[in-house]
Amino acid sequence: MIDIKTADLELYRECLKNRNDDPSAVDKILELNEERKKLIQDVEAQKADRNRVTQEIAVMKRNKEDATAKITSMKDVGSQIKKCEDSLEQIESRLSLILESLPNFVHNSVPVGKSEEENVEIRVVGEKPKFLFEPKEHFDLGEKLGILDFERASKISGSRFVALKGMGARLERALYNFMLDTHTGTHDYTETVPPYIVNSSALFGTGQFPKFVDDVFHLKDTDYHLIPTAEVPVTNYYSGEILSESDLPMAFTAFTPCFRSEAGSYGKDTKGLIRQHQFNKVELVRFSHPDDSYEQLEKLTSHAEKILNLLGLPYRVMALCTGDIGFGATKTYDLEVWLPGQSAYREISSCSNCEDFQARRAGIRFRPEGGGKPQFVHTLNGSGLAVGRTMVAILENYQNEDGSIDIPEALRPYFDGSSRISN
RNA sequence: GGAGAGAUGGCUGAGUGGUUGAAAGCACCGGUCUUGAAAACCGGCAGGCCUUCGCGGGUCUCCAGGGUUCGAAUCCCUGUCUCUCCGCCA
Repeated sequence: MIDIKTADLELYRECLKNRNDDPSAVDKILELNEERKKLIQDVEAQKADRNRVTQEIAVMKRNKEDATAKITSMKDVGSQIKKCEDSLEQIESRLSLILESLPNFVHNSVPVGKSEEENVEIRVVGEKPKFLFEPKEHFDLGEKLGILDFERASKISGSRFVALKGMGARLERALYNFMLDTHTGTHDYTETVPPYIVNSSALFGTGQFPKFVDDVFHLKDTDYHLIPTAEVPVTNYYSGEILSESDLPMAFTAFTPCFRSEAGSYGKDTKGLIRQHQFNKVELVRFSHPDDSYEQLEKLTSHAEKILNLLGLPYRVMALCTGDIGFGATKTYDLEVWLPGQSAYREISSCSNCEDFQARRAGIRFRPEGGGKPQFVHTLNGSGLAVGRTMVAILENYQNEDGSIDIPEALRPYFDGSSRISN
């Protein structure tokens, strides 16, 4: 949530335009805020009056004087104040309704653009594999090897689900263990296992609610919701808390399933593992001092990249443009892995700085060293990586003409040293 | 699922209708003392909002939301969470 008190609203108007949002929201905000201030002044003047008389009554009572006259004169004041408060409340809820659904600023380094077409390629890493045959897509490979089973999964759940079997399940497990080991070992993240079901205030904190309710699975008649990403429980871990400045930066990694309704994505990526209702992801979350959150973003991104490097997967780093960047982020790098079967780069990780947008919503602050007012931390998150899509990348990049899959060097310790998946 | 207890500032913890935004301790900050540090002593130290060029002033906040009252941390109702015991269960 932006802070209307200190924010540069003219700049924000520009941001909204660049995000393909309606900049006139700013005018509505300003208007409602004026109304709000007026009502506050009115209500508070009345309360100040009431408090003064109430004190006088208290003093008289203590001195055993008769205060009946004063008490009688105050009879109606309460309900009068209540009436004013009600109209104030109405204005305030209208204002928050708008504010809570407005996206974050964008950092000035973010390229201006309408859609993903205008994302900017920052660097390309690794060699695309050369094949002497027509490379297949991962679902053909996986089904033939008997390690991916979409049909049976749809029988027990529906579309956009998969069952992994045998070496498929083993590969999944190898991948997330490898990722967790790398992040906790060489990148110094603290591993956590958070709840996979969260309440609505957590989802509000990270910005999914209220705007993106329909993307989340809800448990009927409860305030329980399946996490769409570990970012939600892990970022909200410190909600409502005041941390010590010396604790920053903090880094957490979590392996969790993610659940997404994929509302509005009918017809997109209907085949294969790319877009599922349930997928596993190793998430990276950092809590940063405001002064160095952009360095933290580079660091976080490099940690996600490291996994691709170690797995020998070719990829490119994209800076998302203003029209494609997420709701809560001021700056985002997408890592796109090369998929020979599709002959395309596909997103496998998204690394974002949210600055204080989430911290403000979730109430995550730190107390500056040497005292002073608590300040909001900056929060960052990124996938390190999406496990299912990593499996896609491995199947497609490491395929052989006979349909077998070579196991990347770095993963072999997780396969008792074996080097190939075949029938 | 049943019974009971509880939720107060960064932390621990007093406070059961009226100068209580809240005792005390710890932590933290400043000072005295000291060659330096520690200890001791003195002082300071919650957050949001409105207002003010500033000093300051006002208002709200003792889990959340309602209610009673001239006045609520304190009384009543509802909800959430935590703890203890019983049941059940992995």
